[in-house]
Amino acid sequence: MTKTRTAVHHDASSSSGDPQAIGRMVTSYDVAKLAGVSQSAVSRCFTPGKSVSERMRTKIMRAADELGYQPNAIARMLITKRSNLIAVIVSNLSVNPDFASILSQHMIERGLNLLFFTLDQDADADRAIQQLWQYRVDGVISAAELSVEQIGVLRERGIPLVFINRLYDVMGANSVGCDHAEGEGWLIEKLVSAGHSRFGIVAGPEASVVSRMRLRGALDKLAALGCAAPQVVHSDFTYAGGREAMRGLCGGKKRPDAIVCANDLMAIGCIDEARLALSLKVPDDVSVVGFDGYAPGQWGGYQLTTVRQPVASMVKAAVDMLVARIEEPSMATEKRVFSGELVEGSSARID
Amino acid sequence: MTKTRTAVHHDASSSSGDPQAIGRMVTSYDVAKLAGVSQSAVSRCFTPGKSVSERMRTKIMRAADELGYQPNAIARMLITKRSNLIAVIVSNLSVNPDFASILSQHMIERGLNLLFFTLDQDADADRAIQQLWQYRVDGVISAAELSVEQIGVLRERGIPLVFINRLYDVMGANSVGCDHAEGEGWLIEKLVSAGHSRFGIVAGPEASVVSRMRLRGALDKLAALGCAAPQVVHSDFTYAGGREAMRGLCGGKKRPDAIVCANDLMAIGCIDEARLALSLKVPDDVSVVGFDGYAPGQWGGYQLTTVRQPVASMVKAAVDMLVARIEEPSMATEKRVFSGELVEGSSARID
DNA sequence: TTGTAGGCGTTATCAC
DNA sequence: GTGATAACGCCTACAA
Repeated sequence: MTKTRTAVHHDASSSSGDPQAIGRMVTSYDVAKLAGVSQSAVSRCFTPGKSVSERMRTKIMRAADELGYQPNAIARMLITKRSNLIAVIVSNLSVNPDFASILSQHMIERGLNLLFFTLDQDADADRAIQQLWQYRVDGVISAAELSVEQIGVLRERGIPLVFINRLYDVMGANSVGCDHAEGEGWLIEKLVSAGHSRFGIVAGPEASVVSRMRLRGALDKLAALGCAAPQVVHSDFTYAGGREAMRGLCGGKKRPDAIVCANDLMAIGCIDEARLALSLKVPDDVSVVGFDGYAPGQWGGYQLTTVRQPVASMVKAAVDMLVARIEEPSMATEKRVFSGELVEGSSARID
Repeated sequence: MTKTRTAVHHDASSSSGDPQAIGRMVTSYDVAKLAGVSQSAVSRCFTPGKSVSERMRTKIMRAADELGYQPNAIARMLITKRSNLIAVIVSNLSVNPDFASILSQHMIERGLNLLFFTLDQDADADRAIQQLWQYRVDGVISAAELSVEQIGVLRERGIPLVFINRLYDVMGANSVGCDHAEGEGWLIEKLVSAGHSRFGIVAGPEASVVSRMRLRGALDKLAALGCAAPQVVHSDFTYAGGREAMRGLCGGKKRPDAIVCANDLMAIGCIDEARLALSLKVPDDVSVVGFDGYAPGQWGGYQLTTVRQPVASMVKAAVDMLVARIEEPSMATEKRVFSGELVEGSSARID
């Protein structure tokens, strides 16, 4: 009775030779049989940090190579309760194309794999959370906003979570981000001290946390410097949205002399609208600044004055933080805030 | 003896109440016990297409909700040998930012999840293949080039593979792509019939299959129309590379009157170099065309004449093709080639 | 160091 | 329709 399983395995492989030929997967039992050792020896051999004698190791490895054996991660996950899988959630608006690539590299270095979720519709977030839970991911990195309930679900289930570029004041929501308010403050300061006085602000969607933080930073600094309240319009973070917003801001009598955009893409739209439709010179007639460090903003025609987010640092910090929580789940919630880097382009009149 | 497992389960949950409280995962046994039914009943209840009586279903679902039970996908994978995981491989050069998002949506519709691999270094491809095999993915979509050996490994292991935008003539390499030669042909035809005669071509890296196909299409069409051999330079698909290439092409005596670029990003670089550094008017002094349908190419300042790849169609076709192969592994190798769409912008002088 | 035996949580296969 | 029991492929005490 106790030998049933072993017998089955032996039968299967001895009755028809090469297991691959009959479409069965090569298991550690096949390797063990060929090498003439026990299955557990094979297992140890493929588990880093377990002691196996040199003789046995070579014998097993030879057999494994011959059969093309690779351990089945699924069976391993089931017993170790470690999937080495990290769920990465991004919203479709997500700007930075390097993001996935950088993240992927850091994961590779740590032997982690990346289960990818894109959020297009609102319902997608719930589905993503359900799926990543079913796959028993070791942790989650989110570049998308999640509801308090969704964060709560992850917390209850003990899945470590790190937000990237979404600073939340919610229990259990670790995050790494960029100091949006500080960055906007720098831009405003520069613009004011260069003599700008009529500000127009192109914010993002009202619901966007990032947009709100940037807007707040700009407004606070303007107030602190004693400037008149700026004209604020909300847009949608897109190029077309930027152009439209610019049209709106410059339609009135008192055209702004400085446009502060909540991201680079909209700033680019503003510049194009100014030059191509409004016949305004940038930065002579109007200064335009953005935020992000979007590559096209640095193309010859734009040379956007902006604040570059330290994406590489942020991503590395997020992975570090997540891994720390996976290894030590009781770690306290933490935020890491990086300063951006002021990029003085030529889209704004600054000293 | 035969009751050992059941006994263990019952002991664990009855001795300490709520299983979540002690960090154990909620299993189908917990639900079964609470609902007063067998574990198999719970399993059937969560398996679409299995018959369960209405009474039992409600009883089980109530218990499941109460405990927050979700089936463990890992255990399911182990027995069903279906992971519902699709590996997606992209190279870091990968241009189209929507790609991941579109792909993700199609996968969601089919209940598939996305295991994501980015290739930065050459060794990454082998690692990716090793990993995706260990996770027993159901299939692979690759937007990166793989070696014949790597394709062979997947074939041997019976993992369906579909290339996207990489047409290979290798056994077992299904693919969906865009007709690069046809598209370049359209561009060349338009340019020639508008009177252009001195062509400069900015190709991609020599190793790039896509670049080679586009270059071949352009050269063939030029030859067919009896044009003089164009000046060809190779670059790296980047903005900076495009600017540099433009400088090179226009440095000689006989400046080209039409620049054909292997992608939009380089074309944008060429336009900027022409306008900002060489003081040339586009398209009056020189026409520039690209290939891809990269969004910034349509910004006001560029309005690139180009061929837009039907990304959405291609991605959908790739997923369809892959799923078909997963369900019917013996299907013959297939290529699907989509025509691009000519975008007549204003970066080229065309009737 | 090596082998034995018992799970991990699910689906599949039978009897009933 | 329902319930017992055997896989799935591996890791891990524990005994040798």
